[in-house]
Amino acid sequence: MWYNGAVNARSENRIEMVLEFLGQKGAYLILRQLLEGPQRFGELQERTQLLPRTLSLRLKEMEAAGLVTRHRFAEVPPRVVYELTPRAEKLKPVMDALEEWAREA
Amino acid sequence: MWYNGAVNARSENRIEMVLEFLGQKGAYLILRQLLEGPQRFGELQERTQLLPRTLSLRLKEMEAAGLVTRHRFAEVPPRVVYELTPRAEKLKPVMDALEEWAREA
DNA sequence: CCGGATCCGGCTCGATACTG
DNA sequence: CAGTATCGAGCCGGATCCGG
Repeated sequence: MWYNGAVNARSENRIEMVLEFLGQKGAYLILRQLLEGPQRFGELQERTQLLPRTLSLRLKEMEAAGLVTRHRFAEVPPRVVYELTPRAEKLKPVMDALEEWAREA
Repeated sequence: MWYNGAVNARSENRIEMVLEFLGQKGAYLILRQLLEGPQRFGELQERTQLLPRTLSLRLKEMEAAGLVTRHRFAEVPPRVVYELTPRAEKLKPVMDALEEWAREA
């Protein structure tokens, strides 16, 4: 994603690409949810209240960006678990700081 | 802005609104520029390479959000200087941290 | 010099189906 | 369960022209 391609080719440097991604619908919500631990598609859907389409799009982008890994289990019914990469988890303190800023004053 | 209204009414909480704003074209660039100190419209325009329209929109949004103050001088030719509010300057460490994250690995 | 007004193409999102 | 397909609406940004 912000290694090889771009979210939508508007931004040319990494920070702008990250911000552009996080500015999209649901991106922050999904990130926050997954920071609590690995979760299934359905769990994410009901907790974020996102349409499957939107959730699917964001997850795919995050996977391409190296922020999440997707684990597919060949069961019936099928089970898919999404988990943040170590790189993505390093975002936690930054997000905490940003939230703190947003909260105060 | 993210006190009373919304950027475009898509997000309902503050952090999402901030991220939604920062994800827009030029927002981060303008913020970075103004962190260097107060600047005129024309200066911002040539340094960010944004269309006047886009720059004007972002600045207005930032003003409404309490991130910048606008100083108008009744001269000929007119001079307008934009300056970050203390609240906006508190974003610097957060942005630094985010940039650092984006830079590494 | 500092923008505002307008027009318009494209992308994003929402809603509603529909499958492996 | 975990998505994809399709359609349509609406906003965003680019370009150009105009005004105080």
